Amino acid sequence: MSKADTIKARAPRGFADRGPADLAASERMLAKIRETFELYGFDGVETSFVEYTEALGKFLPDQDRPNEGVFSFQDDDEQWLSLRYDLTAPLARFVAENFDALPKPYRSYRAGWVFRNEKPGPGRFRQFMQFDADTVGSASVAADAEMCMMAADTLDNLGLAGQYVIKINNRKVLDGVLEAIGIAGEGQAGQRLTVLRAIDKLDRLGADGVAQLLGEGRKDESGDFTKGAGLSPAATERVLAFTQAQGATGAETIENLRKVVSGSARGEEGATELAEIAALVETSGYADRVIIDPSVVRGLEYYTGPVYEAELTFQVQDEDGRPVRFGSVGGGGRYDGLVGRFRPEPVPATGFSIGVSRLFSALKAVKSPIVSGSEQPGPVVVLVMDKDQVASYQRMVSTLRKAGIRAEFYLGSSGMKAQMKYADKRNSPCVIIQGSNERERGEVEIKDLIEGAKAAAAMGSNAEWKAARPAQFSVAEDKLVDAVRDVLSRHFG
RNA sequence: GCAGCCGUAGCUCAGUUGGUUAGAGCACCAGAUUGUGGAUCUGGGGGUCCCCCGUUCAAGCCGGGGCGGCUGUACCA
Repeated sequence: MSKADTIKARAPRGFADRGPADLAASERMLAKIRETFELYGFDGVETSFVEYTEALGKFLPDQDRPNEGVFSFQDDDEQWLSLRYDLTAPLARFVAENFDALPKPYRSYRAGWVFRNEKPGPGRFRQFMQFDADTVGSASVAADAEMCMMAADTLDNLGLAGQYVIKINNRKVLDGVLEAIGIAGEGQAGQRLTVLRAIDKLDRLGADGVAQLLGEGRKDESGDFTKGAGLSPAATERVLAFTQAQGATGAETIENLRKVVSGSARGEEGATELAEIAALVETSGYADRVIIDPSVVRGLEYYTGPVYEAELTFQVQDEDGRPVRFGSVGGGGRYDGLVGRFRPEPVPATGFSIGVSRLFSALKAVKSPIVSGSEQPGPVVVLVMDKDQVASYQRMVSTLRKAGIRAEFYLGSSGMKAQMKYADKRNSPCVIIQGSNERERGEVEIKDLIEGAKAAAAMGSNAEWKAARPAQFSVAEDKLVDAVRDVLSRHFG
């Protein structure tokens, strides 16, 4: 094929490949999370990647693309299907479908890939993994409090103790504020959403930026203008007061919130729920890590009560020295309406999702031992010295494999030097060499590549390096397994 | 989507007022060493200078359009 006809090999933007080191590291991390979730009594359950589009949201497909932000396609019966964009909506479908058979409350967890057709960026992918736990069928705030405590325990178990905070708020309190400024009406849903999104940007834009978005609008640094919610200065002031209601203690925060929502029954209900959660958190000894923060709103519209967010508090810098913001590595909340869409009766539910990919990046950035532990050693490589002896090399490899040792013989077509380079690149602990000399003596040469590399540092010329044959020794062929085990135990215990 | 910046080898980049055959470092392959991974030296492969149109005797360089990337912003149910 001529060069002009070849296809450019590239992963679609926002999608990433993962190598052996990352795979092993994320396995370790997932195991820690799973351990914690199971300790809390959650059972694993997995749902499919693809759902009927209507099951994922309240939308119905209308055009070629039913919904921006979701990867969708049409089945041969013309029904619209979508790749799941989170694990919560599919779980709601699963619970509704198997409702009669499941114990209530139903407590389950799952890890899996989710897909969003959005603009990717650093730490933002179009395919990423979430680890999710939900309690379906309990309206008790104890279920919400438990989610927050489990989030804290999970991060502790990942070695992040003292480096995060779990923030809680309540949508009902926010509803109370919106009522108070007079935009709770039917026709004002759009405006409410704009207010919600503006508050969500508090950590990034600061109070001034949010005030602009609540009012007329805001111009960003590239000169682009974003239209605001159009609130009056007094209303803007009241919303900001709500986001800044956090006091020195939880009790103080709740007092402040009660003032902001006074007169709204729903707002006061929300404040009471927060007080109950705070009490549970306090008695369980999590009050230092799980705190009430009125600035947390979360973007998803389906939340109906308590919402929570896990945020890392440390800062790291990228290779250019710029600070990296990880922001939220997990979040969740109460979604009492989601399962009910499939059933005649309402079903209360609450859940928490960890953004696995983002948390993984964060753990790597702080060089956590869970993700930066040494890469798995490569296989023992049996060199092919004589092509007509492949059967005997195959036999050695089988012997090693039967002893539980990762091994392979060289399947390429290059000479010995290239085979050594191959073994080096494979991260092999040692190579097995048997040419005619060794074969006549019934022996094999074993070269310890790790030890050899150390010895190399001390040598100057290549002639010296070759003559010394560092870390290389000969054993009888039937002692192959024992000798390789010696080398392995020397380096990996 | 909107705005700003950018696009030369696998990677990071240089390339003069527009001027002959477009370069470097790293990486890769080979040889020095016909049986030894490092280091050193020597050589080699690799380019639609993002694409198209235009200006010009002449375009990697200038102009227009398109595509792609990065950053900000919006969206993220």
